Amino acid sequence: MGGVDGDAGSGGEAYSRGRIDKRQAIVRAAFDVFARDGYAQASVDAIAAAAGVAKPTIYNHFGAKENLFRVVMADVGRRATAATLEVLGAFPAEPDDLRAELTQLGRRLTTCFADPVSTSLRRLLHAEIVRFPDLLDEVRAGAATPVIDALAGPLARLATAGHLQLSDPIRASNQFIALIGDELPALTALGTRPAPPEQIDAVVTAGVDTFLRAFGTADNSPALGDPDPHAATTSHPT
Amino acid sequence: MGGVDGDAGSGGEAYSRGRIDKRQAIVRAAFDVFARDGYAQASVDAIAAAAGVAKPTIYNHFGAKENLFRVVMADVGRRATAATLEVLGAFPAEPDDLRAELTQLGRRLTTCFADPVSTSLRRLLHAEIVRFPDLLDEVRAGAATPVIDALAGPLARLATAGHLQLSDPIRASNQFIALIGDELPALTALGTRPAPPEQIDAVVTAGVDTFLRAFGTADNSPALGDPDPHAATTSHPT
Amino acid sequence: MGGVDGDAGSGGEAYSRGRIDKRQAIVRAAFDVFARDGYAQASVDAIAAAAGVAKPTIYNHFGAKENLFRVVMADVGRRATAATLEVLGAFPAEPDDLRAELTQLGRRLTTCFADPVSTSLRRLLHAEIVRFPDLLDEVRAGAATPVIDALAGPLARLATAGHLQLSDPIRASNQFIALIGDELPALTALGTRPAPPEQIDAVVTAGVDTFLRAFGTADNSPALGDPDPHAATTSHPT
Amino acid sequence: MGGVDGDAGSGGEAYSRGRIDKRQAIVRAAFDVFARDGYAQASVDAIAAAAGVAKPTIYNHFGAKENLFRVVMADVGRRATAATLEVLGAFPAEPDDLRAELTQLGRRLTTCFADPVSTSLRRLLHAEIVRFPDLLDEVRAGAATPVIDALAGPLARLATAGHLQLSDPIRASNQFIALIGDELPALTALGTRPAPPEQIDAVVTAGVDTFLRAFGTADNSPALGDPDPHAATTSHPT
DNA sequence: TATGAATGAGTCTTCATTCAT
DNA sequence: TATGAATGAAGACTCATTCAT
Repeated sequence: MGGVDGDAGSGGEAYSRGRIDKRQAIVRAAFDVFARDGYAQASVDAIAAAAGVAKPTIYNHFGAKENLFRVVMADVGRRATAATLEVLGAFPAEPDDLRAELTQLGRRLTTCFADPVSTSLRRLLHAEIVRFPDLLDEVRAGAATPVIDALAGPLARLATAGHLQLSDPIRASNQFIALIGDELPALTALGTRPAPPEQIDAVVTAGVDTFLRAFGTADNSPALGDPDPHAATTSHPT
Repeated sequence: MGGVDGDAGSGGEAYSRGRIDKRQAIVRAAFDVFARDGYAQASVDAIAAAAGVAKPTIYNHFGAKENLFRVVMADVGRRATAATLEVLGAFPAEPDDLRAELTQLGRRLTTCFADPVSTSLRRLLHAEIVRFPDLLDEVRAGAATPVIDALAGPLARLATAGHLQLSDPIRASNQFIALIGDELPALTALGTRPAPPEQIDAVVTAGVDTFLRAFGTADNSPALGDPDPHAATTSHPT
Repeated sequence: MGGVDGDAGSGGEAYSRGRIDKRQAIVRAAFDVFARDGYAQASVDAIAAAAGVAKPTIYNHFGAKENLFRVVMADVGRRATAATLEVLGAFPAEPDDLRAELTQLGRRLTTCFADPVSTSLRRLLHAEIVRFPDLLDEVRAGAATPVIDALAGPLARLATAGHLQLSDPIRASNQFIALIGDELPALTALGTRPAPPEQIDAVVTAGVDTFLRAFGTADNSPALGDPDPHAATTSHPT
Repeated sequence: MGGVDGDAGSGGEAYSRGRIDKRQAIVRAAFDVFARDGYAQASVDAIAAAAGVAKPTIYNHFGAKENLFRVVMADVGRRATAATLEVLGAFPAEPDDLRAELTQLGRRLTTCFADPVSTSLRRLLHAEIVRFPDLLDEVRAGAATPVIDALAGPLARLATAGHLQLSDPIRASNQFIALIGDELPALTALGTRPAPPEQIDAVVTAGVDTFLRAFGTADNSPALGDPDPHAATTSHPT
């Protein structure tokens, strides 16, 4: 829903309008069904029905269920990454209030991570990594790594500007993501339940606080004790 | 329910013995097959073959595939948690060198998290959470929450003793786990590939360092810049 | 229908009565369906229905349609050969009236060759030789060659006894078969229509006459011109 | 009906030319595919691909697969018959050396019968006779019967001229064909393997010898025992 | 309890055929 | 006429589950 798809680029030659529409419809429907039922349990029949096409049309376009799955995953991976990168792109170069900006960034990122598309993608990836070992690279090439890198840039800039004290921006980027996002799976039941926003907020706030305690400078300080005691009990990854 | 624990050793050779050992053999074999093929694709035939029993025997014991799956997941969850709690139990009450002890703890925990049993469990959980929503609670009741709690205890004690400066031990516990473990899925291809130990070590060391920068006191300080520059490239969760 | 099957031998170990019965039923039914529809068009569903079993039972027994086909063909080949060999075995060692005996042999052989089982087998063999190149050897090992050999023996004996004048019994055996049987496919529409017995008789009589004109001795002579002029128009191989 | 003949050359490269050549291309390609895969297994897709046309083009021309098959079979039947009749037409009216001429005729006929086009035609006929009972008449009308007749003419003339001693030329014609050709299927694996020319030669020589022993006169006699002992083992029809 | 055998339901895939251009 | 695209029907094969022993 991030409005990412304009670039197309996946197609090949000059399809007729109708054809490309059906292809799109199939891919969208397939993702829904895969997300709901899992790869193995998702029947091509169900996908065809959901897409409003006849079953052979799917085979005309994708050849086999496996292939369709790969296309769907790559497509969704691209969309999820694009949404996340958009969020990161909005991070200001010269933040007035670093704590506030980082907190807002964290909120937005967790929203991305908790998005149904993202969580379904993650679930399918976990579920099918054994059957499709190469899928991870395909999807991640356009998913996780770029995100880390895209955050490392601003962090490095902030360090150079004296607003942060860190020597390895990539590592810090990973740690920021970890601090604000690691509890998400537990909070959202692996993405199947919407988490109470206050709980997510609490995690993000606490994560940013810890991050700044570790890497902040005099600029961004208060940090008087822990910023707040809204407990929002949590648990570990699953 | 037959009391599966302690010995760990996920192996899969010497099944069969007295009488209820047959039930054991089925559960062990079933986990292997589920881990390899996923729930839907795992055929009861394959499980029976792997367990060295006839198919109806499985139905005599468990009634239905779904049931068997629940038993298996609960069993494995229990085993995984037990191993992790054992590691946490070994954390000394009065550590001489806090940084060193936390680092060792981190190493041991990542070893637990990267264990084939743990990662398979996590994959299956992600894969089947939609079909078995209650599974999460069942497994987590005996998995994640206790782990976080078991780590919060010592942290609180350390805070009381003045070795750490933190107000919410549960949160800190979660953050410690996040800092040392969040990159694991990326490093191990969701648990399908063994990660180079140096890379894991680097992540753990950096995680502990950040943790101490945020929560440490004069006791445990060096923190001279970043502890080390062994890059160990990383990426984000998936 | 020649009553050949007692020897079994195809089975393997100790099947229960019911199992072997079902297996037999499947093989019989499969042959009927294959003969009617051809290999490709014969649906396993149809075979299952004809055999009165469920489809998976067929797969339990034979694993795959292809396998079932091979078993069926081997089975039918065996039966057809056995029937033919029985006919040949009945040929008297010391025939009183050689012409009469050869004619009777010819009639019986043509009956064998025109038998529905034989003709269906032949049709299926022709139809599927490209897809199953090895089938020919399997079936023929127990079909054509032994028949030629079984006829060559008596012919050689007759030659030794001075009743025939020939030097290559195998060749003569082939030629006898050719003379009495080569027109059968044309007369029976490749085995799909019963040929008028008089026509077959005429072919056999003429074939035996030619055979004796070529290889006979004074013993068996009349051969006054052609034995009869009942034209029975014929045609060549198809 | 487009007038297919003479040039033979079943090849399949240089299709395409003016306009109706597309129809030709389809027919040629269809035969190749039918011959390879059988009627049922030959997909219209494969035929279209082999012919270099789009699938609907086939339907524009022939309406249905069944129809295409009939056209192809009639076409091939015509070509095969034409080739055989050409051989028979070359038989001299007044042979100098009857044995030699018959032998040469036999060789040429067996070459015709063993031709890939002929054997494929025969296989398809056997395979589909049940589904297309009328096909036999269609194809044979222009195939077998004329051949027998075309041979019966010269034989009758030879009898009249005193070079042969026979009263039923049609029957003799059939028997000649049987004697030289009946072993072909066995020797060529139903036309799927090229038979060693020596073996075919041996069969033809022996067949002609037997034919002349039965119907020859003093003219063509030697027939000293069997003409040669090059064993060339053989077997019976399939 | 343990098993060999059997089955109804469902899955992926292919095919002959048609429509709109 | 020629074709890209779409489809209803059907086929091989698998699976979770149940009898009868």
